[in-house]
This record gives sequence, C-alpha cells and structure tokens, in this order.
Amino acid sequence: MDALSAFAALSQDARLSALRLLVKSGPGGMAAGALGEALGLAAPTMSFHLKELANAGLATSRKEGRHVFYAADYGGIRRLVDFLMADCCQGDPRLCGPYIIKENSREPFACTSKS
Amino acid sequence: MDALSAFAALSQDARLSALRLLVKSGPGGMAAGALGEALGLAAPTMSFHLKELANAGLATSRKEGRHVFYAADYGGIRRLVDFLMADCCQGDPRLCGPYIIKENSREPFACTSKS
DNA sequence: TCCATAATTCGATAAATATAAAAATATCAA
DNA sequence: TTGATATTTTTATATTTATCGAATTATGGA
Repeated sequence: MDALSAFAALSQDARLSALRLLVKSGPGGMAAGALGEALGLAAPTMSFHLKELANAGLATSRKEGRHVFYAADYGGIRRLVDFLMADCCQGDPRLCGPYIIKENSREPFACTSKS
Repeated sequence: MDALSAFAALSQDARLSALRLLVKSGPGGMAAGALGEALGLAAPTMSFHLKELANAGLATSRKEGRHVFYAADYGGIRRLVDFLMADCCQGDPRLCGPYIIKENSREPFACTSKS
C-alpha cells in the first residue's frame, strides 16, 4: 500500500468530494458521468481524478454497458486509516488512545471517539 | 480543520518522513537542522516542508536559542484520523467497525485493529 | 449499419509545488 | 563587537498537476 499516493489522491478538492460521494453511495458506486455532473466537472477532468483515486487504491471501477461505475475501495481506505493509526501514531496513546469503544457494542458505526 | 491541506502535507515524501520522525521523537520534537540532516535535505528545503506541516496543523514549532524545534501536533494528527474515520466512513461498518478493542485494555497502544 | 451516448486518451496550457543558491535574520560565544 | 551557527526568506528554475477541448474507443438502440 502506497500511503503517499493515497494522501496525494485525497489532497485535491474534486477527488476528496468524489470519494465522499462514493462512500455515501455504497458498494454499487456511481457512474463517472453522474459524479462529474454532481461535482460540475468536465468529463475528461472527472475521468482524470477517478483514475487517480483508483490508482491510489481508494476506489474501484467496473464497466457495465456503456457506463463505468466507480465505488469506494473500503479495503484501501481502511488501510490508509490503519497507516495513520499504526504507523504515524507510533504507539503513542495521545494519538491513538481515545479510540476506545465498547467491545460488545451493537452500534453500526463503531468508531465513535471519546473526545 | 482543513483536511485538504493536511492530506497535501502528507502527500510528499520528505514531509511524511519528517512527521514520522517527529512522532517518534516525542513531544520535545527535533531541531530543523537535525531533521534536515536526517533526511538529507538542504536547509531551505527542510524549512519549506516544515512550514507546510505546521501550516497544515500537523506540527508545531518553538524557538529555543538559535534552534527551532518542531514537534508533532498530536491534536492535529488526531483530527485528521477523526476526519477519515467519521467523515469518510459515513457510518459504514465495513470501514470503521474493525477498530474494536477491549474497553479496559491496559495496552499503551490502544488502536490495534482486529484484521 | 448508422447514430447517439459514455467514457477515456491525447494534446496544449495554466497553475501549483519542490528545490536549493543567495541573501537576510537572529542567537550565542569569544 | 566580531565571527560562527541555525534558520528563514527571497528568488529563480524545474517539475508536477489540473483543466478541458478535440479526437478516440466502445456500447447499445433504431
């Protein structure tokens, strides 16, 4: 996993917005055209950014007829969170400690922080 | 908190390496010169990158004599992790769920993931 | 087949970023 | 106060990145 290119992918407004739309839209994802329309970007621009997200391992694409659907790559996003948590936190509880949640929690969203 | 500039700050080799050194070096941080030497960068280049990290809220600086010590900004790093977890995960347990740890764990490093 | 649609690649240009030499600033020590 | 050290700012250049029109590829429908 290349954390550098993942961070680079997220450091651009259109791409960060696109990824957030993709996460919201779930595993089915969205067609490139729909994303471009939602973000007000020309088709080549959108295509460029989606390719960046895919190359960075943060999104996947699948072709369906004439459409290309992009979806959030949950594994990739997760690996990036892991990197920030494990590799950058270096075991320092000031950074990582607060992510303590109940072991048997039934909350669907499990990463609520204490702070 | 500006996630975009934080991601931009981390998307560059020298800066990511510098921040990792800073996290390792603890709250005391390191002098700009020592960082530059460790990373093999000319002083102006190091200074440029450290300023970027500080502007992005990922590092702090304090002057001590002729040295300027930079330290990891734990709050800023933590806010970025929060952003990735809360804002990008959108409540989807595929992304966030696995960060489940024992509630009363005595581990100093609390963010071990299950996967 | 022919046309419309969806997306990508190409190409050209504009903008942002990285790099480091040279100059400037600030601190300490003799 | 002079000189050495630490860092930043300035300035210039090289590189990378973003943008989108035009051309290209691929699919589906008439």
